[in-house]
Amino acid sequence: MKLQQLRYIWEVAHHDLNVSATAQSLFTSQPGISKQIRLLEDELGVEVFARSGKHLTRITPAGQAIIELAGEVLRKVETIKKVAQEFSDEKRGSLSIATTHTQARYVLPPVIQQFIRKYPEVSLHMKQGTPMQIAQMVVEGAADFAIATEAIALFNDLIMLPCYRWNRCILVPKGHPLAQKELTLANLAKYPIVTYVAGFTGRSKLDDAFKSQGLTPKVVFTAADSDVIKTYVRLGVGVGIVARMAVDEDKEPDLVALDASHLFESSITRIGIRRGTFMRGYMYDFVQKTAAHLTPEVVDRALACANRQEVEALFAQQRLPEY
Amino acid sequence: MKLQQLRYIWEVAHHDLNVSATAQSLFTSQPGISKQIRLLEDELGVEVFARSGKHLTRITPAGQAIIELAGEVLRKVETIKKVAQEFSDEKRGSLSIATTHTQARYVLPPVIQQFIRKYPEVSLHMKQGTPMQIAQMVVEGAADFAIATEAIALFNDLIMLPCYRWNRCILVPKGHPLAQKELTLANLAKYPIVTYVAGFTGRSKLDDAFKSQGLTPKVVFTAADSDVIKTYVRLGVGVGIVARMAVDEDKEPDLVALDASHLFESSITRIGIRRGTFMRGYMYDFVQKTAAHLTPEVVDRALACANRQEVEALFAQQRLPEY
DNA sequence: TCTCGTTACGTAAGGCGTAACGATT
DNA sequence: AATCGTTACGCCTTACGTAACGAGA
Repeated sequence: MKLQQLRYIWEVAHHDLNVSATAQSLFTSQPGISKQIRLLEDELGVEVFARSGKHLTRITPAGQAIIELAGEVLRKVETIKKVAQEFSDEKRGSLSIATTHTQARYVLPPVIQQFIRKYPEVSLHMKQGTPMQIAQMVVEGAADFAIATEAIALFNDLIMLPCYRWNRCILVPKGHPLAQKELTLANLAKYPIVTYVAGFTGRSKLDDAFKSQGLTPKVVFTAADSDVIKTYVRLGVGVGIVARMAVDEDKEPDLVALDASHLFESSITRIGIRRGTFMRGYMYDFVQKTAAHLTPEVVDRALACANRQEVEALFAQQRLPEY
Repeated sequence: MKLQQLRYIWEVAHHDLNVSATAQSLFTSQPGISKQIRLLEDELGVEVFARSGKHLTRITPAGQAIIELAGEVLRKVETIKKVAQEFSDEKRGSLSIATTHTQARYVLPPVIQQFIRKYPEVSLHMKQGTPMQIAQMVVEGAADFAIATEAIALFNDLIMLPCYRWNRCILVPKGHPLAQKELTLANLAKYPIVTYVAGFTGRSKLDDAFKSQGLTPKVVFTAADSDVIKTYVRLGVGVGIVARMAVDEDKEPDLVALDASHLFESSITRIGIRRGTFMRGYMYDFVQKTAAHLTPEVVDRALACANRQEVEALFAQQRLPEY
């Protein structure tokens, strides 16, 4: 059994069982992969993939289990490399952060600026996606950190560290009648709403708030990022509801931001780390720069937790910074 | 990075850093191992072993971490093989049981007899050692099961499943004065004692019992196995204290066994399984044959436990068979 | 002097790429 | 007809064994 063989079956399984495509993405030849898979199957005495004629159609039950284990092996091998690098040169390496637009655009810039100044030799990768996608990336080892507000509780292998609380604000064009009235959910529900799509940036809390008062807001437009929402607010499509940290009134003189922290429950943004990840020195540093209370000791303790409840308990007393 | 390279560093670390000896035990050449280790170190950019001149003197801190991870990788690779075999042929495979003399000689024979009848294609290996050694074997993946009474709580990665309770009996030559008197610890302490060495077969409970009454028995001879103890009792060296299941009065007409369950707290014999072990069908079967209450479901639940406390809780209500 | 790891070198295995083939959709 | 996996073949890397070397104990 060779590590590459494990890599190949894992990659093929994650490329829709298309060996050609897998070969391309790995910069190697298709027959090479085919052959190695065959050899592995021979050695193990089990088919990993079911074939109909010359197409891989699905993963066998045995293959399912084997591919999962292969993934674990490969991740451990990556850990070995990371450990070695940590000992050989603690200032070099790479860090891959998967996050959503709101974090990437409004929260992380100062953190990242500090980080690259302190660790110029660490190559930093930023991957964007839906909260669901970025969580998946971290689970699969394609990214080190997931930073997001939603889709948190779905993966058992993700340890979620709370970073900060944030509230929402209402965004209207200057002179909009809402700016004069008392700001209530009932008033708000009278206007068409522009906000985040479901599954993004605390959208669920927003829905909950209206629902608890028996209101059904007219959501006329949704987007995955705050900038797009602002644009449509400017066009008069509706009233925007966005994260407060996404608004800098100085830079948007044509818009008025109304604090809505009394209308909606605050949300918590978290950093998700895969259980069992080897944390390099600069990784601890990045986490702490993002949320000062997440010291290396705290992170270690959280990563040692067996389940979500333990992690929650760890942070139950924690006061988080609030935006 | 190659799997063999990981295997080599792991094996060398477990052969007192002697590359030549390692090569012999792996049936390969010494320069081959040397070179592969060098290549791995080059690739990782860290020395795994510290050298003084041409001798490997110790493991570097980096090496320590890397070797540990390598062990995990190798065990997972073994699991892949096991999984594959389970799917290809659930009646073939191998099972390695590490246990102490008392279990091997008096308790396991009927279990093993049944087992080999049902699974003639499974090659069965029996390894003997001290409780400490057998636990170590299982932790390192050199054996699948550890079966013993002592040295249980030392390894966090061992899941210990209680099998049965057992009591002790006093063994004296026919006509010995103890057989007439009332059997108390105080009376017992008047005679020289022959029993198990420390760390074996519930010896600790025995010491505790005397100590709690302020008695200090004269232990004149200790052995690791019951047969040796019997021999010395016959020679008149002293009074034997052995596990009751190690005595069959029909077969030892010259000895008298006095029940001592009222003198010493009963001990529990357990099966130890490494956390994360892939359990093959016949492995579940072996466990259940050893202790009927340890069904596959129970074993699975225990293996999923995060720590010793959870396992204990799982069996807190369990009534165990008693010998 | 003996043990043990490193270096040097030759051989043989095996991974990988190109090209041709055959089957499926 | 196009896509995709398999087979065939040749090159070239590389793992491994033997032999010689050199450094510690």
